Amino acid sequence: MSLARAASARPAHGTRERIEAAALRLFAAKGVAGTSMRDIAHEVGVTEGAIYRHFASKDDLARALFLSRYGALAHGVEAIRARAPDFSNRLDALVRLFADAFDKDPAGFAYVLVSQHEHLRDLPASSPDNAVEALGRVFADAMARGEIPEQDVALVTALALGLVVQPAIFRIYGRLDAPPSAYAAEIAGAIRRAVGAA
Amino acid sequence: MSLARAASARPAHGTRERIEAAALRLFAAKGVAGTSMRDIAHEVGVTEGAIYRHFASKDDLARALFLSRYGALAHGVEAIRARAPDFSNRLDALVRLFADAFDKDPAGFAYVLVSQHEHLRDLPASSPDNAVEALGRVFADAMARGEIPEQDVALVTALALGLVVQPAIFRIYGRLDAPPSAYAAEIAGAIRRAVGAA
DNA sequence: TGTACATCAGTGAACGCGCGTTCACTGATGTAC
DNA sequence: TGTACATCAGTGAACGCGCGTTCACTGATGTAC
Repeated sequence: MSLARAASARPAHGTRERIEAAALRLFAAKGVAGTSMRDIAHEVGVTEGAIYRHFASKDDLARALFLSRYGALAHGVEAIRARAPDFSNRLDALVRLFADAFDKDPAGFAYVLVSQHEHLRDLPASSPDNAVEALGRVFADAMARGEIPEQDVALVTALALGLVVQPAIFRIYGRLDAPPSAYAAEIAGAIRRAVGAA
Repeated sequence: MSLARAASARPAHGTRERIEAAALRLFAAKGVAGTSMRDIAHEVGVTEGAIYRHFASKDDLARALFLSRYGALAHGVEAIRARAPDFSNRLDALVRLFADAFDKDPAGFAYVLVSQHEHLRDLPASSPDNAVEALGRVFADAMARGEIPEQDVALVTALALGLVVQPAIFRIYGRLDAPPSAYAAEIAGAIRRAVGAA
């Protein structure tokens, strides 16, 4: 389809957005190192130089994509923590948050999963953009209020995250017939039982 | 340390093993695409050409490393399924299997986690080397015998795998103070409750 | 309304570099007689 | 035990290719007067 674009320069509004979408898809499928700027430019239907009008470097592009998606999750977790009154309500909302994020943008979700370790090195634990830390606070709150038994916060965060993330991975690689949102109730129930919620 | 090796050719037994160890470590830390054959050769203290005495290509090296580790896990799962009499015994043994694999070879475990999607494409579900399929059979068995409630096999496999894998990921990235083996009892308990085992 | 100019978002060709891989070679070791 | 030869596991230099990035340029659009 992009071949249909004519040869001469023309504005073509939304190029930045199309670069982001193509890069996200390719990064998620083949990894950042496995994707070239030529791949991205070709997919969008522009030359490589055009990408550098919008992003300073390949690294800048990869980081911007990661932070926008991961940061949105972190803010979502904090918003739920501010809004929902107790652990049970928060948990349902959190599972929905992740499931919706997956439904709306599977490539973005896959990219965050695949590239998290590359980027999280530079993201301090205290950052408002740190979704895992935010999730940990939800469980710390629940213990402080006696809603779940006292236990290692990091471990319980890992267990809950694993229950949300692994079904998404199975879905991405075709092992599940439906997206995580179809299993939201089962997943929330599994977390409740795993962490010992009343 | 590898700089201490002299310049002239000499047998230096165990070169293949040292190539595997260095490649595994680098692949796990930086990804296959992010690691060059020069990186590996330099780490081992040989020239790049020497690697090609043992492996036909970079891809061959990456695949051999993956299959040996992943295949060992698959065989371990099948061995437990053949040996342990019921779900409860199998589950404890499975958690120990994964925890021990992590303890003995964290880089190998991390590499399997990171690169699984690259290689699993070529590995048919029916292969005796497919660990996820083998794990699925354990849960199918448990349902057939009424040891856990009837539910979606793929989903329950994902949930259990998530409970095992996510603590390992947290450990690799410094979020947990101890390796998964220290939490084996907690993890097995969480799986039992999550899947609804008696 | 028309003209002059600045800016923006593209093109397309080129750059140097690091990549995976190859190859002629060498010296140490194992084997046959 | 000694000699001739095959094989094995290295070296080190080189290869062509694809990579990220740069740059002079162009045409369309927005702005000032």
